Amino acid sequence: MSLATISDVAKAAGVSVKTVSRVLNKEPNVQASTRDSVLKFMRQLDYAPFTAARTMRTEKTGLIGVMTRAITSVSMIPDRAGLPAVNLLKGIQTVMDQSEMSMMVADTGENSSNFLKLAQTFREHQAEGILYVANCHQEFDPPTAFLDIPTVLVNCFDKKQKFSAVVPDDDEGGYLAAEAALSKGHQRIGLITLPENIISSKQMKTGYIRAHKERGITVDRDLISSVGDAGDSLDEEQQKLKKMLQSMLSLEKPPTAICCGNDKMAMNVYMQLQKWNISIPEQLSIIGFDDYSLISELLNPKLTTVKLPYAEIGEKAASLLIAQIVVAKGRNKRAKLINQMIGPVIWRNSVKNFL
Amino acid sequence: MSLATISDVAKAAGVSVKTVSRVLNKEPNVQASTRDSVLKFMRQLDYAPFTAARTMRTEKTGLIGVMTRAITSVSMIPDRAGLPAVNLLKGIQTVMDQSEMSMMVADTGENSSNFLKLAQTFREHQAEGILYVANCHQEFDPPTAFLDIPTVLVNCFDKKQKFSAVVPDDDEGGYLAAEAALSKGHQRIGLITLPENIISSKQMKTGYIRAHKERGITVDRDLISSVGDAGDSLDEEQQKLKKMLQSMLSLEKPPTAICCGNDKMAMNVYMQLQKWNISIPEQLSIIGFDDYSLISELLNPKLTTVKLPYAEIGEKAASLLIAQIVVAKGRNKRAKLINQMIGPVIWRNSVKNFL
DNA sequence: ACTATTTATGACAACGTTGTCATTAGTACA
DNA sequence: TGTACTAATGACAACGTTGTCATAAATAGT
Repeated sequence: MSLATISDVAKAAGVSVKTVSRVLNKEPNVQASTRDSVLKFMRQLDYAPFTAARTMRTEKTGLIGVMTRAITSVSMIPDRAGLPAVNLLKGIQTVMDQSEMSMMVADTGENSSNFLKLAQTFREHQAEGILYVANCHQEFDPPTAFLDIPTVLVNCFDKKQKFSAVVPDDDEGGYLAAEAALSKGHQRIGLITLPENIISSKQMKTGYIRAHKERGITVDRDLISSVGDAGDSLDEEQQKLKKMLQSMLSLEKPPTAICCGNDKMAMNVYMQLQKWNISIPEQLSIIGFDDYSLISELLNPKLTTVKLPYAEIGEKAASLLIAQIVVAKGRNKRAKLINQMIGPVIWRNSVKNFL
Repeated sequence: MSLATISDVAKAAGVSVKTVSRVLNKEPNVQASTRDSVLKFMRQLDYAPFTAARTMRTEKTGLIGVMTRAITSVSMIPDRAGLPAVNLLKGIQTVMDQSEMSMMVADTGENSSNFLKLAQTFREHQAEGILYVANCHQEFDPPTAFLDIPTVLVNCFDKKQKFSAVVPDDDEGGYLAAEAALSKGHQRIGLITLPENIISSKQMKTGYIRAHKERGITVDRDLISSVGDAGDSLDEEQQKLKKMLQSMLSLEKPPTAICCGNDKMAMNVYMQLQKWNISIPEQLSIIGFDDYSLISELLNPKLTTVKLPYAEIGEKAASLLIAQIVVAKGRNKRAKLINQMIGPVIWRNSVKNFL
């Protein structure tokens, strides 16, 4: 039982509680001999500071609230980008460790509307900051209550840019994906994105087009497409993908490479091509998006893909939050900005070199 | 700013702080009219209780410490069973929500020895209980410090059974996997487990043998094997698997079905068989282990596999912990026991029916 | 109508820690 | 030797809440 308090230690060491407190907080102006003695008795009594009491005076808890859907969504297969999102948590965890902060993790579950309830919990526990982690790149406008507490958005952004945010740079990602093929001499490159209404799809397309323009290669609209709707089942999705591939490959000038909206889709494409006995990369090159290693490393041939640096995004977001918390003490204001991160391309064996 | 305190509310409502406290804690003996008035002013002042202060009196924090490696290990591909382990967290999350408890999640990272430091953090924050979540079924003996706080082991167990634990029933799992084939008329069934030194491998083998004995079918040792060592790279592992399959399939009486140590291995087997143009399930049936849906649903044909009910295991563990916390208040003792959970078999399309 | 019980409320202390201020002793400078 | 400063320590209040006890008012039982 953790019964020893600061005053137990003080009594044992024959000093005042305040002196023990000073030792605890590494304050100056404590004689070395006193400090040593106090530390000795702390160990002896197996003393542990009592955060709650400390919090009452200092308003500091060392707690960061992390709001996410990544955990719940892990097993939901139709979920578009949910799986790698756990890596965001990994990045966050890393920074928290270094900053001696603890994470309170709350999952919003299926209906993301209970984040209000969660925010309330965080508030009651006096979380010093909040990270809102979306499970796929999207817009998200937090309720104004969030403005009271330093908050950083991860994998999402708010329209009014009242909050700092860290998101993947899907535009640059689309550029890199296209360049991965272009730089190896491909001239006709297909793009199959996730559903069109998803942000990453739009941005990837823009980047893909930009890459073509930069090289003076005309973009053929027949080579750009998207697959799946929110309501589609897995089978429907696969059927649609099949048709799409069929029509793309039966074009007069079929593509020699295809960029996929994510690695999971790339896996589906692999499956389909295997059925048709089309060999990768000899007959068709495939470029993924995510670098979800379970897929990219296990597919045969291994998948060349644009890395979505989730861990790094998480780290960046956590660092920003910590910085904000420090600044908040001084009541300074700070420019909110959206940080974008992407890449690099992870070269494996699914892209043929024509040069 | 969360400035309103209980006494602000009291002042506004013209009652004593204690009365407000009573309303807050839903204590009896408060007049309905008083209660309503107090609640009104609470809302008006946007009052939120201050957990730290409450904790000082009650020693209750509503905090559960969750120690895990699941987050860090998510992206490490050679990690044997790390991926589905996030589902354990999902189950835990569900129960925590219902019990109005909040999770403090701490990742032990690569070197699992810093759980001592984490335990200290939990102690300082007065976590009411600890869940230690291992990322694969294994033995784990927590330091004695854990005995001070209600603790439940998840996906692992301690030798001396001082702690309650919830683990997968890999023995029964091996039984179910074998039965999945046996019940469809298969007579010669291969078993390729994960490395032999892993608990699940030993147990699966036992269950596999038991299933054969129950049906009076002799077990052929040539059909039992394992793949991979701790130090193996992914490529080495795949090479070994290839050789193993080769020798198994070139037996005088080759197997008609193969049970795999997990779904990831099943995926590797699929890849290999595709190269050899051996069709599943017509020429060879495959049974997985885990039901890691990203794999089992996406493979073609979809994988029949023994479900490892991670979410349910997490739920069970969390429920046990909550129960222990309640009991701990009464200082009662409680039998510690190991709970085992498994299954069911998820039937998909990778097993041929000979009947 | 007088006690015994219940109901509704409040006054006050206590939880463990740190911030503020006071005190003492020691040191530097004239 | 006195004055001004610094270093080392302690006494005490305060943080927001709830537990304990006291009190007043209402109700029930004779």
